[in-house]
Amino acid sequence: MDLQKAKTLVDAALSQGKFIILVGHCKVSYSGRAASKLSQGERVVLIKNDGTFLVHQTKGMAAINYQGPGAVIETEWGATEEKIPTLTVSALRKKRNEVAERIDVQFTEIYDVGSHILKDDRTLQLTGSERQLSDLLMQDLHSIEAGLVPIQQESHVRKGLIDILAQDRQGRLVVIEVKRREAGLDAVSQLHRYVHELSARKGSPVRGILLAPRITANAKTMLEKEKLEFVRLDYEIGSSATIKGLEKKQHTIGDFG
Amino acid sequence: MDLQKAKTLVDAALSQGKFIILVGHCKVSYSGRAASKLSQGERVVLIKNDGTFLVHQTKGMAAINYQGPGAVIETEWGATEEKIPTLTVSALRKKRNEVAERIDVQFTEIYDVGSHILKDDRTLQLTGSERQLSDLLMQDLHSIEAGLVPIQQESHVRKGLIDILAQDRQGRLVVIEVKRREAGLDAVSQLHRYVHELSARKGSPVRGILLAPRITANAKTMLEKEKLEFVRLDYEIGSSATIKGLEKKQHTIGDFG
DNA sequence: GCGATCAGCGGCACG
DNA sequence: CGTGCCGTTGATCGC
Repeated sequence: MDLQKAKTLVDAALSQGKFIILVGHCKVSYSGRAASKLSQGERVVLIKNDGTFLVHQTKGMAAINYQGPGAVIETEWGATEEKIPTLTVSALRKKRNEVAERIDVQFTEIYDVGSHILKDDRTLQLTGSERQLSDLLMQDLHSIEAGLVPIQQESHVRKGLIDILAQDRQGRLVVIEVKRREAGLDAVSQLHRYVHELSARKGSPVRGILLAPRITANAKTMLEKEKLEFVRLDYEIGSSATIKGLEKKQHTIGDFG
Repeated sequence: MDLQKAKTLVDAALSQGKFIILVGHCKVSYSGRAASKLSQGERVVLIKNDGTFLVHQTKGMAAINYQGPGAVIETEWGATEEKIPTLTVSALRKKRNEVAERIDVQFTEIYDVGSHILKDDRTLQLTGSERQLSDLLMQDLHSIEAGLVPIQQESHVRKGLIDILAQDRQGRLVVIEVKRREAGLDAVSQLHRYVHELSARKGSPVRGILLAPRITANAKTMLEKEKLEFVRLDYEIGSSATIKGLEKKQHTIGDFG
């Protein structure tokens, strides 16, 4: 396709707030929080009405260069070092308190320009988030451990940043951290942070339980060293999430109170 | 566009390994590690030769539904509950040791089918990664603190997962964690983990320095409580990354050795 | 708006 | 292969 025609189409589509799709031969440069160069190749560029700008290569899930909502899109004529005419499409971002950013896609050839006014006001309905699992568990704390009760039974809403805060049979505070996937060192650190802080604030011992489908070997080691506990969480995602089982791999630290 | 024609185009493009772009009215469902539903609306779907499958709404940077490289793409006729004919394009994934996943995009209308054989073997050249900053600092440890030397002369001492391991004037081990952006609680926890473990293994006190452009207030508090140190890292991204300055906000914990 | 955390995180590098 | 962790992370939710 003629670059001239491409520019006309893109400019028109931009002014009409269309979703734009460009396919062509280009090189890409980015500068902002970091900087990058991508030399000549054939790519697909998506430009959304909200300023979102995505450059996709032929492989991989992630856009190789991108700019989020709020970017301003511009087109400009230019030329390569070999005097070949180019059309550069740019995404510019300048927000207060942020680094200015820009992506320049310099096209030497454009194969296709697609543009559409698209209507879509629906939002995704997701099942199986950590929050959802946490809510389910909240209604069934005793299945984690007999005698465990929510510290604030009024709400299923989590208090502060702690997923679930409960009290065991002996009246000890129990911080429960829920993970929807395998727990690693970071999850143990997180739990440790909460337990540590709460323990210091209350001046009494606080238990910590990590609830996850699996835990890495290193994380397990660290967890045990920190006197924290792990309970395997078995769940299933159907039309809604359901807890299939909870298994305490090794019995409680016992009574240190 | 006729759905019949669309299917022909998509099937042909799939068999030829083309990069496919679909624009149309559809609903989307996903099941796998989680599950999701997205009701009727107009969206853009990208299908790459490597199996990558992306569903984009009109706003936001992230694809609303996605499947990474390796997915198998299928097309199939169907109908809505109201007997309206549909073309469903699906991405199926079934890997050993993983949950089977699938995305189904059920089109009631397709406005555009674009397909291209694209060539691109270039990879992104990125400037300003944490690793690059770490390498730069490694050559200039004394600018963090006088007398600081790398514990091993090798290019980058990545013992374990520690960014930089050094020794101070008094011969104490110093773990340095570098962050390219503002450090939060997680960064402090990470550093604490390293210092703790190394200290236990060596049986001697180990210092920990967090190097970042900024640190959140909470993180600062926790860091000080843990007797760790913070040094502000001022850097610039040009054609290459350069360290502009290092500023110890408050002097060292002093000599506890 | 800041801050902490989640994410169907993805991707990479290293043991 | 597991595992840790970075990312131009982005997106979300509570304060």
